[in-house]
Amino acid sequence: MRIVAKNSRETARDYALRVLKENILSLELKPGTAISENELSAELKISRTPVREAIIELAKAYLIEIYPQRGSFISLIDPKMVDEARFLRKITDMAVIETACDEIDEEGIKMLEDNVSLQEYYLSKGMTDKIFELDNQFHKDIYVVAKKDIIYEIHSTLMIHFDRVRNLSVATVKDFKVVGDHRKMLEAIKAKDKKTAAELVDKHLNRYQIDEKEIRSQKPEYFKG
Amino acid sequence: MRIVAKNSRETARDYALRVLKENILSLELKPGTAISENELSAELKISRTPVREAIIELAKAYLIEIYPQRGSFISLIDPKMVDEARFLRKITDMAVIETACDEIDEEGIKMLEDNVSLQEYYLSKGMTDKIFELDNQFHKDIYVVAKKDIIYEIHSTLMIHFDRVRNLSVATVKDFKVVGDHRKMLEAIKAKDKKTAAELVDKHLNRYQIDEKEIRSQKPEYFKG
DNA sequence: CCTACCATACTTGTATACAAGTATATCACT
DNA sequence: AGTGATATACTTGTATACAAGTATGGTAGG
Repeated sequence: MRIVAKNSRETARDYALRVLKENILSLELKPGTAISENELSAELKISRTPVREAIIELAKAYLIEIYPQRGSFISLIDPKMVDEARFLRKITDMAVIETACDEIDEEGIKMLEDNVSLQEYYLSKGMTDKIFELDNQFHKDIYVVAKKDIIYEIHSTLMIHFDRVRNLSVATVKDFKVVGDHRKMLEAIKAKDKKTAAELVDKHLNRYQIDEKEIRSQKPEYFKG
Repeated sequence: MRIVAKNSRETARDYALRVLKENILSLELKPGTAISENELSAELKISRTPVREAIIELAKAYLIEIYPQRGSFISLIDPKMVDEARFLRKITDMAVIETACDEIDEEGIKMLEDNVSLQEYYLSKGMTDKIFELDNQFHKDIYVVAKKDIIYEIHSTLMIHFDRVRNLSVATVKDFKVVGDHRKMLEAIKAKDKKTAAELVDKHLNRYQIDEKEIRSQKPEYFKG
């Protein structure tokens, strides 16, 4: 478990939540691992209460399973869960980018343009590690343009199911065709071309098609069922 | 605030959550009302801890706003929030019913058929109050058939935003055309006719089109902005 | 009368104590 | 050796105590 320092502004609960999310997403906390409220509170140097509140929240997103009086465990990778997260992401991203085509304005174009330009810059300089967070921000910005930012927030925790499997995939998409995808999406939005925009999202998400059987054969103990 | 008895099986936290949800949905707890962890724990005859945990969960769904050291309040009706919930429900319901057309089997048909038949029975007998929960169950069953029940769970709390506005609407849909809608949806699913099924969902949800201006003029103090 | 201060009674955030249930290891007995 | 009872050390669920910040109302002073 990777422990980072507590930000002085955030509450103890938010701190515990942040640390847990990061470790689950990065698979530093392996699926199936037992986590104890007491142990974690000692590691984070905060009391059980905020730790417990964070664990409960993650249990609501099915990322942790709580068995009363027995223990809490990082959820095993559940193919059904991953599939539902993927499904939800796809249909929502597609509908939202269509709405963004209707709602886009000068300010929105500038926001998206600045982001994509920066991605292209980093790509040209080979600083590909910078692109990861810009990628996430780009998708979030599209939700903001479409005035659907609450939906983004609500779904973000759930998408960890999808993203941690991507992280587990040996052949992570490293060719950064994604930057080209983002440029095309932006141009489609600017042209208010809903159909093309939605198709681009569909194609984009298909890049992250994962080979469950392959991953499962390598780490069967991470999987449910 | 309407207090019901605690089910002996449920935990104190689930109890608090259930009571709060019901009261928010029914508008027994009016938007803007202050709720105190201490006061509520006294009313429910449980301690602050489970009450607090329930409040935190509802705050994550934007149904309660917590202002540290100042108080917690039932969220005002936020048109943007309602719009996002409505948007999410529409796109998800449409995509899920299409998936249901692919995944439907004998067992699923029986489940849906039993439900709709019962709705039709109650309608013919004028026992319309029974239809409300069958309606909810029907929609949930479609998610189950499509193997998307987690998405239903995740979204259910969020849909309270949408549903409480419906409850506030003076002209609640009482004509129960909805039963006919359900029958048509079932037939479309049985025929694996995705296009028709999705169109029916779209039309169905449009029945609940609410006149925000009308409601706002009657209860302006319930609204945000 | 008006203003500034301050005690007070709230609020939520965090820490800790206790309750109740579970798994395990040990030890006695067959 | 094998089996079963039991003590023990965990677990999460709940209750309570304390910390820190905020709003309010009363009061003293101008």
